Amino acid sequence: MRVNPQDPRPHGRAVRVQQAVHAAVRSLQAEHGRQSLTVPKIAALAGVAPSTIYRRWGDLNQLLADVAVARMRPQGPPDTGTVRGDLTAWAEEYLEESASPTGREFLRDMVAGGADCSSALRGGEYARARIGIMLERARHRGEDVPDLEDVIDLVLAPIVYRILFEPGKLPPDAARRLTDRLFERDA
Amino acid sequence: MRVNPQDPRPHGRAVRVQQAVHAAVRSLQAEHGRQSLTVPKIAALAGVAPSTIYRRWGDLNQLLADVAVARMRPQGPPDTGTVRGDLTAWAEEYLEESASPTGREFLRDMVAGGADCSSALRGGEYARARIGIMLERARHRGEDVPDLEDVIDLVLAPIVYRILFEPGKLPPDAARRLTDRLFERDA
DNA sequence: CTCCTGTTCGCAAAATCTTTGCGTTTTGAG
DNA sequence: CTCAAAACGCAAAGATTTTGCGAACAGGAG
Repeated sequence: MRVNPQDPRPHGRAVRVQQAVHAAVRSLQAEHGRQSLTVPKIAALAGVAPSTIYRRWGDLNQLLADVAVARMRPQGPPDTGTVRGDLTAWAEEYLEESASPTGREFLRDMVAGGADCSSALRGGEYARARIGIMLERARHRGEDVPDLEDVIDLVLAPIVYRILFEPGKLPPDAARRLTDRLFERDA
Repeated sequence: MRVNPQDPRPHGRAVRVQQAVHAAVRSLQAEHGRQSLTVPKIAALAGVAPSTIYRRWGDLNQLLADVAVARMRPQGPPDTGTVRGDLTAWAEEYLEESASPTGREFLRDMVAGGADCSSALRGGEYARARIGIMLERARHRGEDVPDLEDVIDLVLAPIVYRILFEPGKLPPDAARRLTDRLFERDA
């Protein structure tokens, strides 16, 4: 569980601890379920003391929320040439990733983590930023782009709501259907 | 913490325990925050053994989810004479109740409770059923009513999403704006 | 380079919470 | 009424969470 020596980021102890703990969470979560996911086990695998995790993250929920948010960061939004294509591709990808039991757990963790909602807030910010990038790019191309708030209300919100509150009732073409609605309104 | 002797429901011990525990949760949750909300404290106030709570509900999250779902049951949907009026009134009421820190906690609890998502499922079912009642009533009056799925996607989902992921960014007229959009689409 | 200061961490004891076995009480059906 | 199944309380055992304290570390000033 050592950090990569060629990691370009500063080699602070704090960074090493965070990376080790995140990696341990992902490893344990993938191997066994979440039922048997406890702070002491994570600490043991990460090579840190349990008290370190408690002091840094507060409790298991907030740690899981932090991991879930970190997981949604890496990918950049798709670039198909048109807003409609971008948004459709993004919605399909987002739905496919989040509709799985694993993806649903991450959404749940983000919502459940922290009394100050900081994790859910950051998750919302990431999604909003990614949509904003697609819209801004299209705007620079001279396209007529839908409103950011409308994309959130008409596409993102229904996907998230149905994953959280009506799992299993998501038809496979839901992403396309929702995105289509966004554009038929503009016509 | 005694049960009402005129309660029409059967006087099972199971019922008394459930009522006492739910009442204890609500009381402690209102008085102190949720940080200091633990199973032993709830059990002590409810006059039951902690092991009873663990055996019946599993853990604190599932108990809180159960209380949150039970809380959303009582009120019947409004009846203003038109679908549009009903839906607008319901959306405004729902948003007002859920946008408060307390209401947000209940939504969070519902999502966070249980690995089998049963609480979130029941919560979704309740909301769906209440909307269905309003639509059905209007249909019997001969009105042209919107589709149930559209109401969920266009009104309920955005409200819930923004409460969970973007708290504080909810304009006071959000409920009306969302409901209006539902009907301007039909025109 | 050395020192200084605030922060983070590990350790281990203490406190608290969770699980489990077993006997008792309650429930609901026959 | 009688009986089998289920729910509960109690208490011990096990696991997790909290906390005090000393040591190690990062960042900056001398």
